[in-house]
Amino acid sequence: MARDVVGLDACAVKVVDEARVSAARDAVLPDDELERLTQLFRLLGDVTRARLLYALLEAGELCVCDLSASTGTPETNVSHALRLLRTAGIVKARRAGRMMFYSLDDAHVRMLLDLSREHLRHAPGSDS
Amino acid sequence: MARDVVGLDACAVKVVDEARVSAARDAVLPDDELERLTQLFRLLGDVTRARLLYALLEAGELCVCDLSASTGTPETNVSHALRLLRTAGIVKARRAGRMMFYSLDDAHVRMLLDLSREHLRHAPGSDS
DNA sequence: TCAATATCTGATTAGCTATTCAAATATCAA
DNA sequence: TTGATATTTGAATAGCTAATCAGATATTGA
Repeated sequence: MARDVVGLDACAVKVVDEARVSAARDAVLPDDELERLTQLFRLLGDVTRARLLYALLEAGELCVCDLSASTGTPETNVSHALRLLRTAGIVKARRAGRMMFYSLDDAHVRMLLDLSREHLRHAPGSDS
Repeated sequence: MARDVVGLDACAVKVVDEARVSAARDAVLPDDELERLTQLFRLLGDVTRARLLYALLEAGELCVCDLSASTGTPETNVSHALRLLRTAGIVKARRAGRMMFYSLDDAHVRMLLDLSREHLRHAPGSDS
């Protein structure tokens, strides 16, 4: 949280490559956009939620009970997870009787899930 | 962590749509792949690290000092963050004298960063 | 060798968050 | 209405992790 662009206790040289630094500074997104973006990644960065999302990606629409069965996650956890995903606009809910059917609600997220799976297939399995 | 595919305390009906459930079950990635995938998202889900990555995406290569200046992050934090990103294979380091130059090391991550920025531009700003 | 600089490391702390359990709500069927 | 079922909610706990600070390492030049 303590960000000082001037770098109070920074290194003595201050800046090595002035051109690159200013270019990079422009590329960094404004704080509110960064916050929203990283929040999306944080939501995708949980195993339980990721399981739910991939299940929905394949099945299209599932109720809480079936999501629980598909992913092996207790229904309470499913409900908690879905609330976060819905608040963020990642999934949407449809009521049918006493059941709630959930489905993906964001084309970009769908692309992210696909692209990420590709990343898995091609990337090396271990660290560098 | 407590995953029971059989759903010990699940709902009585067990499964509403058997076909969809089995389809969804197949779509869920194996645990080790899910772990790697969500770890990647978790790394992208931090504001400090995201700032560094977008700076590198634009500048191509920057030393710790310039990364600190570009993003307004204390150099210690930059170093800590880069270690995580390097261990995960997201950035790579090159030594030049007493400096270390960092750059992106994964084409998929570069795509993720781009695609995510797109998501920001088009997605609604608030929750649903 | 020494001093100066750039980066890294380790330990501590504080804040966040996933999980769990108990209980509440909502809907349907009789 | 009553009982049963599907989902949700709230509170409490435990585990993770980013930020901080002090100090260590590595490299250069004198």
